[in-house]
Amino acid sequence: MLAIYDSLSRETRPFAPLVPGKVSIYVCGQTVYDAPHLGHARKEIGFDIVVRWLEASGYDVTYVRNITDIDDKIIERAAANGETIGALTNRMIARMNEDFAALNLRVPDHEPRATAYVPQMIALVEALQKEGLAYPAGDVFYSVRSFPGYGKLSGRSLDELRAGERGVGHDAKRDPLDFALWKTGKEDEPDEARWASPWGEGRPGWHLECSAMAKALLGPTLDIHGGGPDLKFPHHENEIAQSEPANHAPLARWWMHVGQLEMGKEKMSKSLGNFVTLHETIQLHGGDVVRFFFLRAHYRSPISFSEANLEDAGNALARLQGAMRAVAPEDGEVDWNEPHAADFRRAMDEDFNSPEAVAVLFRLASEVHRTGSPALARQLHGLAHILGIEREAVADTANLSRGEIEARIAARTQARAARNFAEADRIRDELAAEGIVIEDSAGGTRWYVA
RNA sequence: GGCCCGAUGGCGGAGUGGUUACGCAGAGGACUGCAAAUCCUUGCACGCCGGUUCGAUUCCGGCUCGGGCCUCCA
Repeated sequence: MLAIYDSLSRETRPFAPLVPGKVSIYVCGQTVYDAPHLGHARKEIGFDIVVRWLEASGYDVTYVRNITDIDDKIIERAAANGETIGALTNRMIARMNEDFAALNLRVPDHEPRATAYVPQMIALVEALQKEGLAYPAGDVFYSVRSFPGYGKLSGRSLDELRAGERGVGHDAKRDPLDFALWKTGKEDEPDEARWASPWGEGRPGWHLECSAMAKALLGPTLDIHGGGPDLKFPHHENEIAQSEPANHAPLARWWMHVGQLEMGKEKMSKSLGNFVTLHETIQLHGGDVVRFFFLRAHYRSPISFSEANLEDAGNALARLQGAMRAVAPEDGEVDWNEPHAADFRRAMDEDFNSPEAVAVLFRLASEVHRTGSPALARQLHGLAHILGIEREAVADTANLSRGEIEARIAARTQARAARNFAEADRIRDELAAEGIVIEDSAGGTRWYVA
């Protein structure tokens, strides 16, 4: 029985979707003004595992991850680069897709772009005006004092939030915590950044986008709403403030937030400038290692990034994938009655305890090596597949066919039998140059593509 | 200042009121022409002080230290 921690109620509750058998999940995605960094990968892999496990558990999942393609930073960056907003955002989306594919992320069912949902956003502001929660004052603002539930997600009262406030008010706001629902365009901004609205030409506020897209694609109440740890306040708090009074329904049954990624002892973030791009880390260590690096820790725990930790993860993953090499089943049918699989399920059902699930995989790998059991190898492969760390299908190398490789190995075996080790090693080196690794064992010589 | 979270062996990282997490790295051994892989053995732990308990790393209180949020940020 799956139980999920809800960061609004701060408790782990047995999971039950609104519609039996179907799960709707909305995760806040990228603002595409720059390439993803490792913190984004942390969040993506966290929710990737959520979706994969829900699907493995038999749920029909609709996974939505938005793309914010209009925003102050995008406008600034495009202007600085001397390119159009569309050119910048398309370029960044392409880079994001490339990196995410390397991480073996499940592709969302919908990836709405904010710019495609402006009419819905305008309608939402109008609804909030009717509820007395929005007021125009140059921009259109949300009146936080008018919504009694404000602060419930972050667990703070308005006064507590105000206590630490650091100046820089906006004169027109009724309360310093009021936030923009609709931003009136400035004269020097391009047409690409302006839409007609009852309040004049302009663009939607960031928080508004998610509220509108989530409702348009998944309805007023989501089973799961997820995002990065730093979105809890104010972004998700504001989403609640917008959606719940407008829809007269709770926005999400479960709120999920991943733990943060740290550089040394600090949070990795754009604003601190201490981020590492996802792309360079994938280049250096491989997408599967990056994925495994995150799976070794629980999704809600903070994780420290370091090259040493990545290398460590790479060594560990090599052991698992080595065990999967023994048998290469086409697809991993898992026998859930088998004890390892049952342990795996128990771990994942406890709020997606991937470290525990990975430990099960290691125990299984040892069994596979000890016993050589094809059935256990299949289990290992099948369970690893759920976590997205299965070994990739081994293709023949470009230069040598399978037959040629095996012929050379046979020649080497003969040379070894004749104790002509110079020749045997020459053949081994020759194959290694083609990326083929040879392992001798009691049962004969095995090879694989590195 | 307010709100919140964490503190586990060399490193990463689960978990539990009383039995091995798991992995990496290290040490010893087996196998091997060598290499690689694998197997076996092995050392290393629960921040500090109190309390509850027959017994606490695991529950309660205090403390110290670290981190996050309160401002755009996954």
